[in-house]
Amino acid sequence: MPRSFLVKKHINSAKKPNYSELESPPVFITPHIYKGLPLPLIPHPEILSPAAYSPITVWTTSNLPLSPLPSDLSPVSGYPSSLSDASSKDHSGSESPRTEAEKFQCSLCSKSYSTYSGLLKHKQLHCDAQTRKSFSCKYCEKEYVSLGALKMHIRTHTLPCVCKICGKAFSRPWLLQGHIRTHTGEKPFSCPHCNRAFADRSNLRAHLQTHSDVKKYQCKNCSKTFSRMSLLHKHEESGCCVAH
DNA sequence: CTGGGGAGGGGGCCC
DNA sequence: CGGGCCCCCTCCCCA
Repeated sequence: MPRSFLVKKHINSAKKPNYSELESPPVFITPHIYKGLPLPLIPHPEILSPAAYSPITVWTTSNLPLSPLPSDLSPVSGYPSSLSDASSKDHSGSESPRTEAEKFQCSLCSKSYSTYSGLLKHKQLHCDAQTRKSFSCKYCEKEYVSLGALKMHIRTHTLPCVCKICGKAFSRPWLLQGHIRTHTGEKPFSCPHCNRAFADRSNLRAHLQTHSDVKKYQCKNCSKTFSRMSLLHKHEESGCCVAH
């Protein structure tokens, strides 16, 4: 399931919410180490042009055979928080069968949830909403089935979180915090295999793939594995698959 | 050209 | 309902 499944396109009867209530005031994260540093002139997020928005690209690689991570990649003691149980985390995008506690099933799409609140949220966000509501973004053509999803999306246009060092703006506070690490040099995520450290958990995860002989992304023709989907895509574009 | 690191984006889940 | 955190993903750059 695509990650952007909440996005509805080509729907004409879009409901326009009150945007003045949706946009958040700017957020500044100011570590104490910034005190005394000159602050750049920060453009008001509201003047950002919608043209600056880059729409998502649709990945067309189909049927990626994702093999599970080798067991030797399991984190060791001292590893950053929940990276260890990432594979077991229940994501709505996962289609893996569940063997227990799926007592609440959506009557529209048959998706099952272990809790009633989970089912309720699913119906509010997806199934029921798809038949009733559509919230469209005033900055771009995207439409969402819930107001919350639209609010989150609008932040990608208004960029209310501004770095006080360089003035760069972000849609969410944690994105700004990750950016601030590029200024401070903080790298809280360490590789248990080579002691290399990273400022971003995702980058550590990608790095962990480099320690594995059998990597996560595999070419379905030559069985060669790659640490990243982008590398697999490059490999496929280079002609491996068309040669078969 | 390939592989890997850095940086960032977006949607989902949990509390 | 919103914030925080999560994961997955992409793009760019460099060795």
